[in-house]
Amino acid sequence: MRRQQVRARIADVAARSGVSTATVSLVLRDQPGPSDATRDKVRAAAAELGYRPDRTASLLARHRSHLLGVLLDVTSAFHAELVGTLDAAAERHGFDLVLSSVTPRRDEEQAVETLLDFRCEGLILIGPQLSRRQLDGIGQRAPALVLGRSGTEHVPGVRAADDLGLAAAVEHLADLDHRRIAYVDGPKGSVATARRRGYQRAMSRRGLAEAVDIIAGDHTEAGGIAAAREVLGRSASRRPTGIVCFNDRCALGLRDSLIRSGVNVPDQISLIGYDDSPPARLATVELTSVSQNPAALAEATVALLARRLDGAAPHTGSDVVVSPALVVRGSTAPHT
Amino acid sequence: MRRQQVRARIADVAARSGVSTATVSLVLRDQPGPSDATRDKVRAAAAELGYRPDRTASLLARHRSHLLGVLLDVTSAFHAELVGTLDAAAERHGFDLVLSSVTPRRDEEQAVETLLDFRCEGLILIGPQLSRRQLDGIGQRAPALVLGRSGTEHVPGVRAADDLGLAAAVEHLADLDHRRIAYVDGPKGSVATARRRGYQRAMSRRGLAEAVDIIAGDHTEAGGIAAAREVLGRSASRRPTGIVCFNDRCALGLRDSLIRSGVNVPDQISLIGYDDSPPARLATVELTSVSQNPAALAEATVALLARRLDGAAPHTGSDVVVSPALVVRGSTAPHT
DNA sequence: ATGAAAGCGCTAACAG
DNA sequence: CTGTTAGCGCTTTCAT
Repeated sequence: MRRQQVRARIADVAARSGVSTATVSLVLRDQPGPSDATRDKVRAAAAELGYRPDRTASLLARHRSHLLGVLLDVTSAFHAELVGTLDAAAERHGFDLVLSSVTPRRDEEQAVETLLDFRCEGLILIGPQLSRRQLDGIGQRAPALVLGRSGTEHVPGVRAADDLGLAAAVEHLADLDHRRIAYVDGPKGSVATARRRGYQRAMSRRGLAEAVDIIAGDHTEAGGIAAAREVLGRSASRRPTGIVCFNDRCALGLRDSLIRSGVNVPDQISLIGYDDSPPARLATVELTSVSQNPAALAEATVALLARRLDGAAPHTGSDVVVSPALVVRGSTAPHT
Repeated sequence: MRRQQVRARIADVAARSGVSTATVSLVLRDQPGPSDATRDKVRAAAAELGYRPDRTASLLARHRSHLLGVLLDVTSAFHAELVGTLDAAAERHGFDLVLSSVTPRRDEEQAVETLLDFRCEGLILIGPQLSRRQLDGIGQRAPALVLGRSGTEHVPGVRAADDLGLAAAVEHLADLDHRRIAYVDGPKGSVATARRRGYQRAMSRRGLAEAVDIIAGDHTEAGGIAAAREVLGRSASRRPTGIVCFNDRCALGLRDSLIRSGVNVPDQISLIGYDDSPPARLATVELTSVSQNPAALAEATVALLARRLDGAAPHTGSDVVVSPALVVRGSTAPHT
């Protein structure tokens, strides 16, 4: 009935090309040894048989899998974007990726176990919620890296420079002649601290230290809505003309509240978010935002991990920090 | 320096518990044979050694991997949601998931190859762009299923009933006393056709056949913006009081244009999207939408595939169709 | 109920 | 340059 689909094995290729399996193995992995004539024969035979190496067996035999495990939260658009760029970077360095996502039934530690079961040589943990202790535990089992947050003793971190990102946003508004530039703060945490610091420093640098205006917010739309209430409650002379938010979600909540109240963005208030998330790019939204530069983050991550797997000493101490980039869209305009 | 982290092997467990590796293997897989006393000994030893079976070796030895390969586009929020529910369903049926995403450098066919290299027993292809021929090609290599679109000869499809979904949206508006209910159409294709048919039928069923009002649109925000222009250009008596859109993105574009023009949603116009996507759920948006019922889709998919892998004849012919569900939020209100 | 031994398909070390 | 021979860690007959 259903013909058993039998994959060709390396022995079949060997038989067909009249050489040994060892030779076939070498040819197929582009290892030095076999002569060009032999290579041609083997490759032809492999092609005719539609041979594909069994990664399982190969993996068992050598001890390298050339596999990098990626822990992510598949529901995060930012993680999704990173996976795309990680994949490209991994390929460039000769690695493949296995993905394992946190899901409602599978927490981060379980997802990491799955990755380890696949014999990944190294782990890339994207913005995990794991404690520093858990992180270190994982780092002792396999070479690992955290992406998007600070590292620990055994697990180096690769992240964007949040202070520089916020500074770039402030600079942009200042260049557009805004002076009353407010910052809507995020939740407690090191990320928010860095961004706030970036805001304060940039304001000082532009001679706007007096105008520093930090409004309580959050990382969700709700934070933006609350901030809008605060802003709308102020007299015209105290109302900021430019606002930078902790992140895009917050900015989007703020934007929506402003528009509903008849305040035009960007004519009356210029707005900048953070993360350059897909909703920020919507044609109807066009939110100026700061990109964490996923491509650069991914490349730095894979390069670091690859170097370590090739025998380099583990990178320890400080994080690898990548510069963020301002993406200017339609939500910012010159102050008139 | 760095102590080589050696995983315990099955032989270590065997030695420690004083039995053979064969017995350990049986115990650890809960196979009949060993006595309870032996089971206890073995399990204790395994626990003490922190033994974890090497899936690679095990996979090589038996010919079942208990692995289901999932092809997805990690940038799609809908796919992301499905992965979560698929994972739960797979676990319930005793399978694990390997994820492989299309990325800028890896097209769908390559992603499928990766999955096959991992020796997945079955494939779940989420809304692929593959042609029917490609799909059938894959289906002949391994048991496969498409999720979210119609199947082909060798690859059954599991999808939501789009006509019913749109009908539910219309019914909801009709229940709220709306009579001028418009539908903003999507791009060409079977999905749009089904939704449009659902709209027309539901309108007829509610005695609103005369009021059928199909506005050209698209699956992007741009389509919604165009539709808004059309609607705003009409006289008050011809303007719909309720609008259902092909999808959420289209609805969000429409919503944004309406609000900018001072039309209140839902007070003046009620709005319904389709897909129940994350942006629809935003606190500032609260878009009533039709959910494709990811949990039901996932369960149906895994159940079908599991049955087939356990030897059942391949399900052929028609697709498995799951009922969608209306999610009522704040963008719909009674017609006054 | 348990153990010995033969693979699964591939790679690595060593001969030739 | 190429072939032979052992394994990798686990599962599975087949004995006992």
